[in-house]
Amino acid sequence: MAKGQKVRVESVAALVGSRIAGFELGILCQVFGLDRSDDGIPSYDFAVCGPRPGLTPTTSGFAVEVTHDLARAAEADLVAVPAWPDLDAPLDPAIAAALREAYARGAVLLSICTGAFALAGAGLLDGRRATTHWQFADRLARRFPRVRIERDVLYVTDGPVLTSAGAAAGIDACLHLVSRVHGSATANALARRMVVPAHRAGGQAQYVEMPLPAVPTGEGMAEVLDWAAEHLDRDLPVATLADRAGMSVRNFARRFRTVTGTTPHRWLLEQRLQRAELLLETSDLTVDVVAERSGFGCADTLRHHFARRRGTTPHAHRHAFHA
DNA sequence: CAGACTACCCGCCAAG
DNA sequence: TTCTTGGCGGGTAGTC
Repeated sequence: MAKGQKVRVESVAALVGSRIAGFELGILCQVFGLDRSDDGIPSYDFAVCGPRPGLTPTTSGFAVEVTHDLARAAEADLVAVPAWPDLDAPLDPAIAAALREAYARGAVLLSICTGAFALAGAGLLDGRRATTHWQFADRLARRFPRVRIERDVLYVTDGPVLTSAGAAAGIDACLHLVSRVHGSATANALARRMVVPAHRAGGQAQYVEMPLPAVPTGEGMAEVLDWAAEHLDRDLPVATLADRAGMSVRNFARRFRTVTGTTPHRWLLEQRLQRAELLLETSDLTVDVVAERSGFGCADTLRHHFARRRGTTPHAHRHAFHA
């Protein structure tokens, strides 16, 4: 899943083991398993598969009927592993083979929470950057020393492999994936339908910093962020933002980091990139005008940041995602 | 793509 | 004493 390139995902397989984590599987069902074509959101050919189809217990006392076997995973465009039950047991060779076959065929692989243990067990995370639930990161590191584990992120993409942190971070990862497949306008529409924020904490698309345990946001800070997001086309030096928040520049920068996990300038840049992406996808404005309206003075600057943060060009993004 | 100019931002330290 | 705030220096990154 190269940065900025459009990814093709039509069939989706959720791969489960001997016990199912209801919430994590539910995330995949919400994102990929519902028909939302009435909202213009694409549908997927979605199935739950595992090594032994049939009634499979969840970790919450009820059971789920798994309808497909591993062949379904081997042929899907996206194979998603929603948490994994056996963190220390060796991975079932049949599951490892199905995952590797999907990978070799060019499928996208996604893990939520401890699902990373299955991908790692299949050897697909060797040498790759990856993440998992913070509680299990050390365990993953011990069992699979070749995995380059990123802590304090919501999700990580490395090539065609997308791993996400605990539980709800899977939603962020799925929305990111949808934006790579269908563009951010579709991902935003889906986020609205699911009533979740489209982008958490102003992180970068492929490397989102963990929003620190919600520090009770200084009222002033939240207002300034909202105001800035509505005036991205203006010049917004940090001094102006600090002034609106009634703080010194130094203190504003410090508080900004504890609240958002990033710096004012980087946050602004990401907001502006997202605005530019949306304008490119949903309008026919010239790249110059898009640059102006999203707060990049000129098209050159927009191109510069598109290349740096998205690995592509504004024109290519429009070509891939324009309705 | 290079180069000059500017803004950012983070460690450090002092003051409240 | 500990915690928060604010100013400064200067390496880094953005802008044109």
